[in-house]
Amino acid sequence: MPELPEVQTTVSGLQLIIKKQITSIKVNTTKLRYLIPKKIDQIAKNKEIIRIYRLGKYIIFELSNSISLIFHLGMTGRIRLLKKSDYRKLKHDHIIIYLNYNEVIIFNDPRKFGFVDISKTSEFKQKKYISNLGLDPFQKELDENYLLNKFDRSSIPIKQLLLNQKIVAGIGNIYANEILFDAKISPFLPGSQLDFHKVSKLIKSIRRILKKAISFGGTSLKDYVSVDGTLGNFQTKFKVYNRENEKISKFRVRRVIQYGRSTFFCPNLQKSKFNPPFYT
DNA sequence: AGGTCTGTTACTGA
DNA sequence: ATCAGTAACAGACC
Repeated sequence: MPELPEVQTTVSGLQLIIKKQITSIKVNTTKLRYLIPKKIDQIAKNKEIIRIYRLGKYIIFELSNSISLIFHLGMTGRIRLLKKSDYRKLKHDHIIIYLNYNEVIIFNDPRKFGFVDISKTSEFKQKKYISNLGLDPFQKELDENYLLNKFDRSSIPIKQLLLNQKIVAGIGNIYANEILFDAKISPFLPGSQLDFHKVSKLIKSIRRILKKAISFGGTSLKDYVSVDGTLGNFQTKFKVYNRENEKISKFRVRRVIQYGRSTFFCPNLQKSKFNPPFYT
């Protein structure tokens, strides 16, 4: 479920390999979402990893030769870090990065919706998928005016706007549901209906939920998230996600398909005239 | 056994 | 421009 908290957990775990060197990269699968650049091994070989950081849900490895590697985990991508002697190849291990000090980084992704790309460090921000990214939830530029401006006159439901990476980068389906519940805002409320007060609550909830999820090591529904294989635990803190028909105090959690994705919410605590009707 | 669902993103055609 | 539908893919679930 790599959304921002899982990507952040991964990036934090990878800080151990800063200043280490890539000795080679082995590509087992040539195409994930996109073709893996053929020259990746040749370009990264013998380069030092200077910096590893997150942009939205993207992971950036900045290398010493002014090249950056860009990873996206898609829906099921995972990165592991282990000693070479402990590594046993698993199904869907698509890319193996060998480091000095006998360590390996493994990119595993059953559904192959993730990808790996290469760019000059000075130019990668021009990649379309990066240049389109909206603000990071923790940037202070993300304030009421920024969001009001983006939501202005929009008839699109707020949940859909939260999932739009061009507005805020890093929120996916799980956290969109949890954030809106935390803010007591209906997922069906059109963007244009959010006033300053609601947007202010929304920003606080975005930061509160994401921070809390990061502190729990993210969410592990089916997969490991951290690079050493330990599970995240935020799923135990879900208020609405995956809790259809459960009670929150005396109210029921509902599930509705919205734009093709599951929306979980509590119609009583997230009231709106835009909510769909329920008869049972 | 087969149909349905899933954490993401991007493209299509209306 | 907006948006519903679909595609990429594997596996869990019923």
